[in-house]
Amino acid sequence: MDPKLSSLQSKLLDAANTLKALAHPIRLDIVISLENYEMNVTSLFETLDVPQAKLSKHLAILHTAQIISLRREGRNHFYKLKNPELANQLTSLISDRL
Amino acid sequence: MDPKLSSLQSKLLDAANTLKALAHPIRLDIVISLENYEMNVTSLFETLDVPQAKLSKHLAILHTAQIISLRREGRNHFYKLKNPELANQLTSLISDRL
DNA sequence: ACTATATATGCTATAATCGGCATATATTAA
DNA sequence: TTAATATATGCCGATTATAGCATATATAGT
Repeated sequence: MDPKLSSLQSKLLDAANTLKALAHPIRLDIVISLENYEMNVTSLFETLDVPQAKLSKHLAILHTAQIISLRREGRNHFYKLKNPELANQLTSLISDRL
Repeated sequence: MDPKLSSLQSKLLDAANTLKALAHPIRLDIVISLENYEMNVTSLFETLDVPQAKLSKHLAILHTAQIISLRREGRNHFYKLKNPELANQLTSLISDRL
């Protein structure tokens, strides 16, 4: 929010922050898991084999970065990709390493 | 190189490292600048308005991550994208923030 | 109200990232 | 060989990221 930042610079910052949110193996695994379905935390927990607190924190990071959205239903929290194309775009971006 | 890592996990790690290398505004600016042409460090320096040492370090990060390649010609170091589609893929990935 | 279940948050220690400044290395020119 | 140019590296301090563990919150069931 520094007014001295040019529009380009602030866009680069935003983009870098988005990428930073994706740049973690667990978070990539989450995004890939959400490619087709929304999932609640317990399902993700069982799928990914990651301690629950850790998973929650990574979900929070993706959510804050607006990469996933949350739908609460009772005590379940269902997450899904905000942009369903993201998983594909990601895959094509890093295809050689995936 | 931990043998206990599954193949998927090591791929996720690689992919995350690639993304991490991209996840910085200066490095994104470099990648975008290299979209069409190779450039030497001085040209980048003038284009990007970033202190030389800082630029060198960011170039080293992109180079280590195998995102850019280096061609030395005398005292000039020319960098270019290893995968010329990268800039486009990046743009489509983060289009809403760019 | 009490318990169990689902999920999130706080604390702390460690590690990774980044910037600035100085300096080193390599190449070319004089 | 000395100087200038192009680029890279080392060190340091400040900030940020991450994991583990414990605990909190919210909801549902009894």
